[in-house]
Amino acid sequence: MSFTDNGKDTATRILDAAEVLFVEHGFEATSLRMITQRAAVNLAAVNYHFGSKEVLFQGVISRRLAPYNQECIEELRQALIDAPHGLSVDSIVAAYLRPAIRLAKDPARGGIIFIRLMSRVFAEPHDSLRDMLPRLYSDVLEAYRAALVKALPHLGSHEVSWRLQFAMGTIFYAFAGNDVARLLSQNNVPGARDPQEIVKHLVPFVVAGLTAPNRPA
Amino acid sequence: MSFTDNGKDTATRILDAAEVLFVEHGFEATSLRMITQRAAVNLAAVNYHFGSKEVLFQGVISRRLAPYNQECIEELRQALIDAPHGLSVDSIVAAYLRPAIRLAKDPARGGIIFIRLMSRVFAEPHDSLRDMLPRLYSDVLEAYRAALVKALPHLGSHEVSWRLQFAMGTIFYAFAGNDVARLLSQNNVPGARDPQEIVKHLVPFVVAGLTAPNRPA
DNA sequence: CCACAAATCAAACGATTGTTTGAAACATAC
DNA sequence: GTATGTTTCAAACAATCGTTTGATTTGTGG
Repeated sequence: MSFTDNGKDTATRILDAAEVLFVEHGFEATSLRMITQRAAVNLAAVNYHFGSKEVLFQGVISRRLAPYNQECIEELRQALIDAPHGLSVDSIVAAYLRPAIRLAKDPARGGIIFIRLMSRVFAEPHDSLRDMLPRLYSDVLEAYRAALVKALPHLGSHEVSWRLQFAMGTIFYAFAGNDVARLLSQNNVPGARDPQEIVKHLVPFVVAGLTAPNRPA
Repeated sequence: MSFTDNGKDTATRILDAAEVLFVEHGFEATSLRMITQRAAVNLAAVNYHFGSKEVLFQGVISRRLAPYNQECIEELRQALIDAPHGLSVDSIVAAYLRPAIRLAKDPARGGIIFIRLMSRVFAEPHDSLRDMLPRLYSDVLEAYRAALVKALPHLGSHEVSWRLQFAMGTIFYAFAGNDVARLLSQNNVPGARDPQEIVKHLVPFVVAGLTAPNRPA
């Protein structure tokens, strides 16, 4: 466990390299040789420290996701303290996105790269994560769902679930960085990759969607 | 070109099998041997008929996408004939989703499987499609963007682009079938996989997002 | 029937994959 | 210094990948 080369040990260097490459090429298209080369470690180090490529992938996710989800729950808890009689939809969405902005600005915790990875994993959960993700995510989803049910009492429980699903999709997709906008011939939207800029336009959209009338004409 | 085994020739059988497998496992994780086995054709048939795995992938996409996009444009054109003075946001969203519902109900054109593939390709465009997708999609996006700009005159052009991007993301994500809802411990939402049911809840959400006030408090 | 092109087939190609091996290098404790 | 356990390393492992080959079968037109 001595810090030889860099300031980081071998396992961490592997995690860092894998994080970037997984988000760039996906799980299958990223080889262990690409990872170990970028991390400047021996090829066998992956299987020595993690056991397999799949476990490495789970390690990349869980290293960041568990603390991040905890932060999301804490953010909502704090907001509820200040407003014990229930939060507005606006406050709920803002609370959910605040940790994302903080994380995006903090390269030490993965920054925008991990957010992109998270979005992609969520949009296309790999087999090796199908059992892990629900366990990691269910607490956060349930907390925010409960807050939304309180904020939208005129909607049925099922309808809130529908809209929460849509809202999550919108948010993940917006952060995934795949740029539907780039397909538009005209107008390169300025700041399309800046998380803070994304959130500025995203919040009104999501809030309006969540608070839409129950059955429009 | 004689129809030997089934009612379909070899190239079509390969396309059908690849379509299902690509949606199920992704591009990299789907081997040619899986495809040819499912299609009940010889392994070499893929390279004989298509040239390479990448070209096959492009073939799977373009076979369905080009006619579908044409249908989306035609749907908007028809709606504009009935309302030459401009469409409501509601009508625009409905027009865009109508071809998707028709396609989802038509297994002969790929049905829900192809819609899922389309959503995933859009969320995570493979390298071999990065040049193809913009060309196939730009016409549709530009047509609907123009309609939205007319329907939302109080918004700037950039803001419309932002919201169109969010709306596309919401729609694709909703159809991708990855079920954020399944992560929720409570309440299995009924009909979560039925396209018609999805659209019923999706339209109000997207319309509200698109028509949100410019700068909420 | 024959000639010619199209399509199918089993088999093998070289390359790359994740993983394992066993020795060498390192660290720590006595 | 010696012993012990941990980590690194070059090399090889079997398996699978996409692709190619060359012979064989099939279909078509004269």
